[in-house]
Amino acid sequence: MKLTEAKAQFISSWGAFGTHWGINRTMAQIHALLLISPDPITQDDIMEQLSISRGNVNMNTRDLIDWGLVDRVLIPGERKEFFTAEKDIWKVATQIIKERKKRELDPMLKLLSQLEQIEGDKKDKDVKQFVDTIAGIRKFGGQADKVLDVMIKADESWILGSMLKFFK
Amino acid sequence: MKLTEAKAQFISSWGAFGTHWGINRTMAQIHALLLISPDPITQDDIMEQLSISRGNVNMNTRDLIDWGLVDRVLIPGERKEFFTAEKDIWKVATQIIKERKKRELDPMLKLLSQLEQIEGDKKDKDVKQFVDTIAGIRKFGGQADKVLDVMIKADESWILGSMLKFFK
DNA sequence: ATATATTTTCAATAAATTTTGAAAATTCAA
DNA sequence: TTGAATTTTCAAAATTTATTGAAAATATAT
Repeated sequence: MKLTEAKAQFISSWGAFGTHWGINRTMAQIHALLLISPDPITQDDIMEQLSISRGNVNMNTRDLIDWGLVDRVLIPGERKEFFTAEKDIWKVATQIIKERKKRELDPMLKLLSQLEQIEGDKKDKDVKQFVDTIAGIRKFGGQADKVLDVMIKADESWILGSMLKFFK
Repeated sequence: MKLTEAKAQFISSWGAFGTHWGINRTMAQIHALLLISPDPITQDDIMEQLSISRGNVNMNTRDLIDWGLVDRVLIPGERKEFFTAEKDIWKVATQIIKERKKRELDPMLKLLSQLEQIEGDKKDKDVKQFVDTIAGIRKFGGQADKVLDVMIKADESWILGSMLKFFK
C-alpha cells in the first residue's frame, strides 16, 4: 500500500471511529490529518486535503482547540495561521478523558446524587428499584471517576504497564 | 422531588448521556426505563411511558437485546412479550465494554496493523510521521485492549477497588 | 489610512439519522 | 384451519445535525 492510499484510509476510518465516541466525523478527520502531518498546516491545506469548506474547517479546528488536542502555531514571516496536533497518543487520550469527564461524567454524577434523595416509601417496590438503580450507577460512576483522575494525573504510559503486571 | 419527576429526569438525562456514547437517544431511554422498572414490562408499556411508536420500540429493544443489555421474558399465561434489563451496573458496564471492543476497537487495531506496513522511504518525513502515528495509536490500543480484557473477565467490582488501593 | 489577506460568523441548505405508522408476517388459542 | 392478538418490517416523513459560502470582522503590510 502506498502512503497516499494509507493516509486516506486512516483519515476515513478515524472519522468513522470518532462518530462512535461522540465526536463529529469531520472533527475526527481533521484531527487524523493533523496527527500524520509532520509540520503545521493551514486552513487551506485542510480544506484542500479533506475537500471541505472554509467555515467547516474553522469551526472544527476551534472545537479541537477547545478540546485541547490542537494548537494554533504562528510561523514567523507567514501571514496565515498554522495548526498542529499533539502527537503523543497518551497525552491525547488523557486530554480526551479529562474533557469528557468534565463534560459528561461529572454532571451526571451531580444529577444522580440529587435523584437519590427522592421522597417516598422505601417499601414501595418502584421507589426501591429506582433508588437502588440510581445508587448503583452513582457508586459505579464514583469509582470510575476516581480511576480516571488517577489516569489523568499520570503523565506517562508506565501506569498502564503497571496495571498489566498487576493483573497478570 | 417526587418519584414521577425523578424518573422523568433520569430517563431524559440517560438518553442525552447515551448520545455522547454513540448510542441513540431512544435506545438509552428505553434502557433507563427498564433499569428502574422492578418487573418486566411490555412494548405497550414502553410506548406509553416514553410516548414513542411501536416500530421505534421494537427496533430499539432489538438493539438492546443485541447489545446483551435486555432480555425477552415470557410470562406464563400472558400473550404479550415482556422485557427486562440486567440491573447489576457492573455487568452492564462489562457488557458494553465487551461489545464496543468487538465492534470498534478490534477492527480499528486490525486496520492499523495493515496501515503500518506501507511501502516508502522511512527517511521521508511524511512517511515517518505516518508510521510513527499509526504505531503509537496501535501500541496504545493494544494496551487498552489487554486492560479491557482483564476488566471483562473480572466479574465483581473488587477489581476497581484493587486498582484504587494500588494507585493511592 | 488604505488596501489586501485572512479568519470568523451564521443563515440557508444539505445530509444523515431517527421516527412513524400501516401493511405484512408471525404466533397462538380454540 | 381460522381469526384475533401481537410483533416485525420498512418506505416515507420528521427531526436533528453538519456543511456551505458569502458577508462581516479582523489582522497585517505598505
